Amino acid sequence: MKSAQPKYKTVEEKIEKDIRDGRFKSTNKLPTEDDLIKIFKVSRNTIRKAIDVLTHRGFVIPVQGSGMFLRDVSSEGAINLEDFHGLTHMFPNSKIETQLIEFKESSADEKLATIMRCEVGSPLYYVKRLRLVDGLPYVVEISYFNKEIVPYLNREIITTSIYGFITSDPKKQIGYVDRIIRADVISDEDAMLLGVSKNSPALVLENKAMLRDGRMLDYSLNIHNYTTTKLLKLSNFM
Amino acid sequence: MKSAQPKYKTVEEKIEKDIRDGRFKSTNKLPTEDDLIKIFKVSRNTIRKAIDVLTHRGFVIPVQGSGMFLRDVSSEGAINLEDFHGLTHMFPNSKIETQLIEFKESSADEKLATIMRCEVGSPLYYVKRLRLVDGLPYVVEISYFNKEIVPYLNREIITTSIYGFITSDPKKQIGYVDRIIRADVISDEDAMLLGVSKNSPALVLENKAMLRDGRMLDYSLNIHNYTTTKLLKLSNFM
DNA sequence: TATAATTTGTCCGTATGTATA
DNA sequence: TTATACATACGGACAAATTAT
Repeated sequence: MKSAQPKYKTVEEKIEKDIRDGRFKSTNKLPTEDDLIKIFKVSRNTIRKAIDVLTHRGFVIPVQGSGMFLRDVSSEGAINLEDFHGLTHMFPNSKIETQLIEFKESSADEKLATIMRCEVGSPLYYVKRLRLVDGLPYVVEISYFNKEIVPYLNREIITTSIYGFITSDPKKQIGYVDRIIRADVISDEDAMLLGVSKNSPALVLENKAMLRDGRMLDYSLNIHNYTTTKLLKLSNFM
Repeated sequence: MKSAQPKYKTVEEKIEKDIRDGRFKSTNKLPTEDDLIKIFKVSRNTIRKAIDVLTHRGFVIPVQGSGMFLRDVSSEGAINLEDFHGLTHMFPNSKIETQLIEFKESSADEKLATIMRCEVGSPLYYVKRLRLVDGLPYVVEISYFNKEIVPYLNREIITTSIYGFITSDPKKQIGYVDRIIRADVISDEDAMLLGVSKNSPALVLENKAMLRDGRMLDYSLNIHNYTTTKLLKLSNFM
């Protein structure tokens, strides 16, 4: 492929856009594979690869012998876990603000060293931020970055886009992310930051972002207001 | 295919078993695609399809030019959302018990009719159960079944396996499931059932199970003890 | 540092099976 | 029963990233 991105990706994006634009609303189905082959002038495998991705992301449900149906996701504002790539991506039409609560250099204690698979005493950055969507407190983010991987951070970077800064280095592409989802009692400080009452529940995400070479980039905790944040997990059985 | 299941599924299951048995621990990698082609005597596409599934389920991370690495999932007892198919499947080595709390015939009010996409007044079954793992309360399950789809239920079925009973009918296979994940304040009754203190947080799953023909089989709420249940979401970036 | 070998990623074409309408 | 439409499977070719030479 000489083009910037693979063909199936182009097909996927076009079909996604057509779905979002309501272009298949009358039938509630996609065109058939054979039609899509003619429309995009690519092979059946390429169409199927694009559909596979859209299926995993929750847009369509292919039914053998029948067609590829639109999946009506009445998400009610819930965040699709398959499309969880940062606040700006999740709220493209909202104003995202970041308040820096704490920023310091630190080092790994025994617990953090185990989690981050580094030596005890390894230098780390500690960052605590409050992120607001359209002026309302949305999530408290506590992050630990391995200084061997991220040798430099400053306030400017932290309040704009840490990940954008780091991954601008082609050697520091994110390979995969593990997320643990749980409920907890919110701390008094976080309750104040999010504007909820003391001892409220919180929806907590514990994230480990791994680079393509297997090293852990960061470990972070996202503490959400339980009344506003809901997650959506779409599963297919076939 | 004349065999009971497709080839890629057989390949997938064998590789999963080998991973679980620690057979690739020394290298931390799977055999190469070419090796697997020779081992299983199937085409490259079939190997790649099996690997695709294993990748989505979080077992492996394929890296172009390098190999297919085992993903070390330090799950810490968290439940992988990709493998969320009922308690007996999730805890194969534990004793699962079910206490029936309430069982009655009911009908859809306006809210339920909207959720379940049925007429107001449609007949429903209402089931509330407490499920225990190895003798300890694990989850409170509240379910609404559409009586048009599930015309008959009894105490015997409810305390063993509702889904097993329903899906024994080949016309009632589950097509897909939508899950909303959120935190909430636990109700007093559920706190008592789960043995946690009043006003504790709860990790709540709201599920909609759809049949392959698009009808909604059931709507259910799973209320989990927040200290014992954690969910795991594995994402790949490529 | 440059080149070659290795290994996964993309893409094509074809044939046949299986579920649905 | 027939036609339609997605599912499985095979084989081949070349691209791109990584690793070894």
